[in-house]
Amino acid sequence: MAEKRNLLYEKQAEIAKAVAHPLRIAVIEFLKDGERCVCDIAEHVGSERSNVSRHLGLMVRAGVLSCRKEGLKVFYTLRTPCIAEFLSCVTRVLKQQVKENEKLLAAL
Amino acid sequence: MAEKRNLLYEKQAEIAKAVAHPLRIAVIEFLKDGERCVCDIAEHVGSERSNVSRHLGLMVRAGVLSCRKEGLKVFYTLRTPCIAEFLSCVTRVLKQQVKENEKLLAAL
DNA sequence: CAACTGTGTGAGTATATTGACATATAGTTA
DNA sequence: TAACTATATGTCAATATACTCACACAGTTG
Repeated sequence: MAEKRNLLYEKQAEIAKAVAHPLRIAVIEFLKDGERCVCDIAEHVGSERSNVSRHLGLMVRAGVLSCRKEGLKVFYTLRTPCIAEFLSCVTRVLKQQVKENEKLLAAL
Repeated sequence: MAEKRNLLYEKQAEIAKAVAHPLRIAVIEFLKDGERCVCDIAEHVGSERSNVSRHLGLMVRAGVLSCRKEGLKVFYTLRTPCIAEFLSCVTRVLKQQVKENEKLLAAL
């Protein structure tokens, strides 16, 4: 029973980890508008193609992205809209933090 | 402009990272029912108290948890319900993955 | 073949995780 | 009050994982 739960937690952590990196978040934001090739993604986030390709592969393996080959290019896209949703959740947490900091500041 | 965006992505990544660990997910699930002391949390997740304490501290710094001292004990709790939502999103992605795997299996 | 796109590899650096132990603080008891 | 116990956190070293860059390689197109 506990074993099963741990397996679940590991899977969940894997997915969360696939999102937990600035560059990968930038990619996810970029892909909200639709599919993009590695080339465009690399230019947009301002990093080496080989590096970006690794991050993309990681997210595909985690089930966050899917890809489609067409000629020379490989187009990546968000696998489900849920991905964009959990960025919204994270942003909500962040906003709450800022709000509390403002309260603290006002009390000084 | 790009600088500001990167700062945002880093902050978001920090929060996502704070969730992206099996033990920490176990803790978050446990705290859904209400606040708990380190002692109880450590027993529930089956790990050393010092280790659990470190993970808890990390989550507090990331803004995911908050804590309250009472006598000998320190009680931790989810800072906002958004955290639980984030996990729900992750779980939805996981379910989608399983569904697609089933389709694949059926096609064999 | 030459140009282009994407992926794989290896080394170097940085960050995360853990266990064992020490420390700090709060309560309890003699 | 002093000694003792319980709870939580901090520190250190060892290990593992993650990240990036530079370059080599593979596949596709003209």
